Amino acid sequence: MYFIEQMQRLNMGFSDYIKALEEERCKIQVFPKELPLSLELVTQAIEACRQQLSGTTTEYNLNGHSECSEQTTSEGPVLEEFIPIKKRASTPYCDEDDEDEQHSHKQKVSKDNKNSDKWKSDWLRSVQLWNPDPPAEEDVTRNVPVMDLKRSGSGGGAFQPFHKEDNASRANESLSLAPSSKVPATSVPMTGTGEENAGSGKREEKEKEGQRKQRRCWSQDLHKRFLHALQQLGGADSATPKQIRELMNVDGLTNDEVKSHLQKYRLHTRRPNTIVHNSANPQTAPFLLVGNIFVQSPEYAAVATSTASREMNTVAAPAGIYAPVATHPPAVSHPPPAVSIKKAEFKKVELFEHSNSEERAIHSEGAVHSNSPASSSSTHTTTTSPGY
DNA sequence: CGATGAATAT
DNA sequence: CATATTCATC
Repeated sequence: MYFIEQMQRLNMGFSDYIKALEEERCKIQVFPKELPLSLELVTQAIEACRQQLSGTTTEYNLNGHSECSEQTTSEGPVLEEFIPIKKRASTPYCDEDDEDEQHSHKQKVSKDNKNSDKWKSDWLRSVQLWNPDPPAEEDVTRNVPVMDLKRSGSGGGAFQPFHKEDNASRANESLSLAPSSKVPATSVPMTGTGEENAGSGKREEKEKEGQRKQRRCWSQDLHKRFLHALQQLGGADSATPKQIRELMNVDGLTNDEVKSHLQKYRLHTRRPNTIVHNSANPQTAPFLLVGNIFVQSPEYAAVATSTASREMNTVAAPAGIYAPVATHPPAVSHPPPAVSIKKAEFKKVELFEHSNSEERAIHSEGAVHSNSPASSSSTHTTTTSPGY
């Protein structure tokens, strides 16, 4: 067997190797969902070694250590306690699901912005990794033979928002995709997670009356597309459901679904601030609107403010939130751009001119500014929120 | 009418 | 909560 070789290569004895394997397994067990096979393999390896050991040599087995090993008997699935068991119990089925999750709590709490992070991840968490994605044709086998029992399924995973990768890929996408206007149809580039692919009509369709529509599941992929569309359309405020849907190019998606999603998006987008505010440090100027796209987050803030901010019509976002993407604004691509942008501008202007009924009354933050005042070359740049 | 956005419903 | 559906407008 392979492990034997490996073991010898490592110059270890069976016991040590087993030990190592068990440690490995402990680690793997933490990510049952993403490393199901690995776990299985390691377990088998351990088993094999044990047999080997008992048969061939004298070494006493000195395992028993690590709490997490144990019960190797053949292929007991083990674990379970590690899994965030969530079952999809109450979760209405979302097409199919499955998906990987990405935890790693990376971006801990980078100093301040604890608050901002909070809500930030709220919305993010809610949608971004909402999850589920149908297994897409491509990915074939996704289910793990042995222990598939638990799968936290879609709704479950409440892990952290992004990751390096996530951020990266997202950024890339937003930057590269937007301008390139993506590909015509059907191509379902998305990594790993696929979402409704054309092909399958499947969704609803028939069923006579009544029947409340099946809940649409906004998987990451779906949401991603949604975001892309928004970008291309120049922001949530200027985008309209229909356009979005068209840009998303997702087969079964309906206008209403998009509309609904958009509504939610806007809600979360528009100052979740207000209340969450509290001790918030006036320091972090949360978001800005560059061109017609929101850029957010402390980290970017710095850059954004220094760069983009001054030249463009950076207007303080109404309390923008979200927009994990930092795209450059008006650079829009070919297809839908022209019009949409204009539209965006208009809308924005509108906002300013009439101090709109809605919003406003919230700015609060702008005030205080206790931090390094003067000097800030860029002066106002961000923060300012004229009208409202 | 269809598209939209806000308000409800589930 | 996150969606779906309804209501009122444009």
